[in-house]
Amino acid sequence: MSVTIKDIAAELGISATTVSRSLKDDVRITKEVRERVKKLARKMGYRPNLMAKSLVSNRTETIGFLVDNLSWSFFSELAECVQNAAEKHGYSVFIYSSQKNAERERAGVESFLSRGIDGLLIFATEAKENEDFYGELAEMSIPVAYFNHFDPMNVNCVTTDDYDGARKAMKHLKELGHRKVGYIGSREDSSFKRQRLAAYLDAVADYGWDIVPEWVALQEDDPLYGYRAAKEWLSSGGDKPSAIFAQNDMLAFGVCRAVAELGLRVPQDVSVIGYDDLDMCMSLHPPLTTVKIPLKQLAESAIRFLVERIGTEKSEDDVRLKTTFSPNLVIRQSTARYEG
Amino acid sequence: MSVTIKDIAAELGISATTVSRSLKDDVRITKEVRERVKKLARKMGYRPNLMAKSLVSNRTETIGFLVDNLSWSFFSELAECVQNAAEKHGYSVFIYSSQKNAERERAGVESFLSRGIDGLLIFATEAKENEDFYGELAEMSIPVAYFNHFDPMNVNCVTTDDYDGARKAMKHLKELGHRKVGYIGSREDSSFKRQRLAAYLDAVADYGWDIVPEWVALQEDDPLYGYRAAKEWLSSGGDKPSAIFAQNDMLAFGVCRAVAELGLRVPQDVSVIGYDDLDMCMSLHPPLTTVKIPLKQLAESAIRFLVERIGTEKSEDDVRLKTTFSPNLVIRQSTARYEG
DNA sequence: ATTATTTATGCGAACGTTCGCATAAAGTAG
DNA sequence: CTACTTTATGCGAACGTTCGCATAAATAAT
Repeated sequence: MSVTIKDIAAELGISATTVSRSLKDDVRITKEVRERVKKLARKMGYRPNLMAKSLVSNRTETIGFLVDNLSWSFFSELAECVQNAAEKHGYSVFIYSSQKNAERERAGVESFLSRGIDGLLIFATEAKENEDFYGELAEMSIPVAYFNHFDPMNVNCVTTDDYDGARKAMKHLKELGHRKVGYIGSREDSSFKRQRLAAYLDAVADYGWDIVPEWVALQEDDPLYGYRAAKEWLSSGGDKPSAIFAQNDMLAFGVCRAVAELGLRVPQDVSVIGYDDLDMCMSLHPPLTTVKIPLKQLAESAIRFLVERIGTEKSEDDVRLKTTFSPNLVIRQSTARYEG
Repeated sequence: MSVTIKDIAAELGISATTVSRSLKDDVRITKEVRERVKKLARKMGYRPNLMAKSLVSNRTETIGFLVDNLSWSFFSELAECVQNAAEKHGYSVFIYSSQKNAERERAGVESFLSRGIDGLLIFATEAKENEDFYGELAEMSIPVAYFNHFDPMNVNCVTTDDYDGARKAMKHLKELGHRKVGYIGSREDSSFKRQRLAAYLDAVADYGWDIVPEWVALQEDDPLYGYRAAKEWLSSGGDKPSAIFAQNDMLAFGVCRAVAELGLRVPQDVSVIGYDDLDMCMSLHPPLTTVKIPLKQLAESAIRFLVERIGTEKSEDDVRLKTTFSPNLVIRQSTARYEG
């Protein structure tokens, strides 16, 4: 099968220990021997067996990353950032997609744990039934960090201030003169949704915008619900919103589609704001005004935390991580002054 | 630290062997004992150590998946399919993003090999400098499959017939009366690009379309090059293409953006066809006509192959895998009859 | 020359499993 | 009641590393 340290040792007539030490450039071994070993190892195609190494060291140099659904751009962009950040510290990333399923979420974590990952990074479903599970996880010796806003829970979080981000979007609309603003989001309860919706509702109240209950559309999780909700609003006979704030960019794209299909234009007839700032925002028409989630910073911050915690004994006076970035509004071409 | 089989054995006053066997419901152990062991294991929070298991069994129940760039929708959608397919057979997937870098590609495979993955699934960069590397990989005892069209090489491939797919797109344009068709693709040389471009060039020749050398735009890999190329063509004073075939959907979105920015409409003024059929095609305006890559079938076929090969001794008369799916054109609303 | 110190290497256990083989206990046949 | 089979469990090695401790050889100090 594959070449082991023993094969090299046998070939050279030395002990496995010496080979092991030579390969990691241990000064106790003469330079001469070290070179010979490394040369032969290369020649024989030696590849260290990480499982054997892990068994004794209790380290895998791997971080488990649990996401909602890898096929969604937001998560895959984040995953790429996580992988890059981890790599800088010499860690690999094992990604698992829970598909927003609470049971799979637990199964994924179990799998990670069995694999002996050194740290855990979670974008949680926030399913009610998993709350105890998140709690148990926090008690474990392995470091865990969440990208969620788990305020009341005793867990480590790295997030953006979504209330602030959404508020910036609302302020932008106010400054453009909008007073008829709709909100499209997911029905599912999550910390993200709560913050973004709260900022919208507060803005409606604070700025004295028109209050139209139907202009808050919370639908099932479906890539097309932004499209459908916007189409309904805009094709109705009555009063129509002049601006629409979508809970994420994909929803906003759907809104843009609805606007275009009705022969209207973004932003002249309807302003649209998204949330996330996906890479493709720049490739679409019109380039979307959106709240930028700083994926790179989030990933690096979370990974740095995990890497620092890994290997340090867990103690009572460990500070809880609570890093919050303030997101920026990226103004592009999907928002314009309201001439009403 | 964590609970081991020995802890359970000690607690129950039996041997580790019996515990191990009880946990896998070995009939040699009395039902009574098995139950007691399983109950205690649950109570103690026992989690099997997959590294230890792998060391002896030489199996990790893991498949390594190497992609170009996980943050691109095409790859993340494919990755999700791969994970689902693998899971059906009890395998996990370790994803590594090479970022289209030949060196990282090799490093990724090395990392997989060190981790002892059971099978390897590769979306290769096709870098010239890695050709030897792909060859060596094929010689190894571990099963490997590619999503690339590696025709001349002695490797296992699961692909779609991209010539056929692109040809279907071209036929559609011809039937709509187009004669002025542009092609936008990546400059980088790859089997995918070659097939799609060849189908376009053949169509131009076979159908007697206008031959305008500038209408083949091969640019650097940049999410915005579809936009830029289309903008240049359409804003020039001279003859303009009535239809544009983009090598992938993201490029096609950029084309649509360029059309819209110039005050023109898709499909009334310019027809646009993409390739891939990303999920978001339905969320954008206009819903894109595109060639659908059957990701689910590709993933399932590749995984099935790997799973079957895993554990069977490699032999000379192993048939080489060469599965090719014929992709379908999905006609949506970005293509229309040419009234020229 | 003897002892102490340094330097270079090796032995053997350990990590948490699995698995072949042995053993002990119980059951069946003569 | 001996011999033979079946059933239930345990022993110990193995997987490929690493690491503490020992040993042997070489050098330095007395």
